[in-house]
Amino acid sequence: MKANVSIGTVDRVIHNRGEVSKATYDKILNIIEELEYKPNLMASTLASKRTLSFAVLVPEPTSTEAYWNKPMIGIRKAFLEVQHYGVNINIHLFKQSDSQTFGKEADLILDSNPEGVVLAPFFSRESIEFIGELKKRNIPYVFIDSNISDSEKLSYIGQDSFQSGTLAAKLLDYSIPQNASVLILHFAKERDNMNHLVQREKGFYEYFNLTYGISTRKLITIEIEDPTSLESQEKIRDILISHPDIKGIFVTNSQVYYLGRILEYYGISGIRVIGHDLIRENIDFLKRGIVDFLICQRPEEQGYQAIQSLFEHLILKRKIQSENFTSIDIVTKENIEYYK
Amino acid sequence: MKANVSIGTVDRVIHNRGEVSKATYDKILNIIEELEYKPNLMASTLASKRTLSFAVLVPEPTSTEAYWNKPMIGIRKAFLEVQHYGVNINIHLFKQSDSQTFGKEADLILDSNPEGVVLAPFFSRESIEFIGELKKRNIPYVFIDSNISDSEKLSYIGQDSFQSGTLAAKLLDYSIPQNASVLILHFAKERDNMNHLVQREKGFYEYFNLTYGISTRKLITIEIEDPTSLESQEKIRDILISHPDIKGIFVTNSQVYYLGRILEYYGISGIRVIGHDLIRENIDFLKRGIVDFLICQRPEEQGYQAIQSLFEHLILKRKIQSENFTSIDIVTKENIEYYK
DNA sequence: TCTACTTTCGTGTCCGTACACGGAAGTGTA
DNA sequence: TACACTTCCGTGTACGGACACGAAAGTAGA
Repeated sequence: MKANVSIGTVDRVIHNRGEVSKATYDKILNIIEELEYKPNLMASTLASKRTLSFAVLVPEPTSTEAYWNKPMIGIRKAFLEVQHYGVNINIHLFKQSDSQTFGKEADLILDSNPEGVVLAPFFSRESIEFIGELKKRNIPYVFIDSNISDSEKLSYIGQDSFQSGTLAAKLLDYSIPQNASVLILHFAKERDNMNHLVQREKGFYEYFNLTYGISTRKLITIEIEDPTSLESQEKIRDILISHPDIKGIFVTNSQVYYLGRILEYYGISGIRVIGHDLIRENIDFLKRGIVDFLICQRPEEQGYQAIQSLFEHLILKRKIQSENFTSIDIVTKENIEYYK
Repeated sequence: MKANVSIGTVDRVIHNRGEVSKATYDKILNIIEELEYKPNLMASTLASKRTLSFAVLVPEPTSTEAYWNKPMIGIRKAFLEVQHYGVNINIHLFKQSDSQTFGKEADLILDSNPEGVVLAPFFSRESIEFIGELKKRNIPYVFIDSNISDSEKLSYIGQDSFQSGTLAAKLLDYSIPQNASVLILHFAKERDNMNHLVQREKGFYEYFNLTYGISTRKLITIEIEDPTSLESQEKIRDILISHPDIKGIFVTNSQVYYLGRILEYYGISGIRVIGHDLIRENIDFLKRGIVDFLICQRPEEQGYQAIQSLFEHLILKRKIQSENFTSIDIVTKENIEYYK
């Protein structure tokens, strides 16, 4: 019964991890490995009735069709898989328009003292403060959607915005004649969390610089504060009319549907349009051929992976990749059915 | 202790499922539901030491970089997740060039009498015979990669080839001038399992028919038996030289790298090239800009989902979707890093 | 060396279900 | 009615590890 004794010992030592020196702990782990002893996950979770709780801090979806519903779907799926292991998930939502709500929810999370946190670090200052406290308490956290690079995160799960910009540029470049111009459109309402958009734009320009050297193709950039105003709509129309050489439009954020409405309303056609994100309004214009391409991340997968990362780290004790870029999908009318 | 008694009863009845009428079984399930009794998955798998075995029947990878290594990666990943539940997986490989090896391995699988099967129904006749026997024995089976539509499969996991053809057509159509022609290239070595390729081609033509009506754009189709022969290579070169209006080439199977070699060797450029599948040779030409687009399925994900489907069906008793199309990805130099 | 206190270590119970087992009840036959 | 045989059903043990508990050993101070 030697094995039994060893296991018993190991069990307790690991359990009292904090009271044992690093060296001793490592030695014991070696012994375990030599004995090829692998604890039975089922028995282990059955016996220990400890429950873990994960907290999620993401923006409140602004409607039932809004972007932030999607990560939630993935989070839910992950939850269904890990709940058997005694994992609970608490969702905390903040308003994108109000950084105070972020701070308030962050405090609530700290009060509940979870074993792991998933957050979208939307507001830089508040996020840094929050993860500082998490670090102090040794609570692992995973970034989703956007990143704070020099932090001790467990993992970042999201997109490489720069590359997504480069990709958009290539598609547009391929899709229009050699001598045509390109319009870059910022619908700059979501002022916060702009890092994404800046990176995308950089990537977009970079493509043309690398491909043609500077300024063979004419790129026109405009910024629209409020895409719903008549003024803005007419501004866009006027530019397109006065620049008939514009054959491609790149909308830097997810609101390409505003452009779709304008193009449709004024009956402007023959322009390739590329936008971002599979939200319902965009899908509509994509299917009707007014928008040609949507560059997408995989928000469900991001949500799923975020929870999985915490789970694998805390329960399975696996190594987690600290940067986890999800794929940059090109969605068209032809393949949209297979992107949920 | 009423609950205990009920549970004990239910336990045995479900266990002896075969000996109970459908009506009784359903009634009992209702009772369970009313009592909101959910068996504890952990305790259940711990107590029952029964092990399930799944068999996998797929083509042998022809090299370490070949396509069929990829589903294996997904299968392995799924295995790591489900092995705790007592699931074993046996891999059986057949030669794509020899339908007898398929039959032989199928027989071996039947001998081992597994609880579930994943197969690529590469050879129609042999596959139908095999699944006939599986059906007789009530062993659920999942198709991967290609489908046999009027069979009682648990699920099909793979691509919609027709749509992938349509998508390729769109990309090529967008990428070349209005008056340019398109070359469709069949490297017709893999004679079996051609259904995929036929569907792709159909989809490809369909796009142009729908978009332009018949024959506005000139489409030229040729078939190359042996892409490695000098003769074939010169044939392709001659066509491209004698048809300078060809500005786009569509290769229907995964062997676009043969075309890449020819284009490179003869120094032909200025043509958009689109092919299929993320195999190493193709990736090479994609990165160097000789191939512009690769249309891909997600072979790892297919392997993963195939095992997961069996697992969810047999252990979690979940409903499984009988058709499960994986996404049709467009991969370019710009986003390839994020497709593994 | 003795007492009081701390740390180490082995034992026993429990987690929630599966399944074997054996007694009880039911079925059929002489 | 008695006997043999099948089906039904409740009970007990096992699965493998977690953790509480208490005994044993170790440590320190008087």
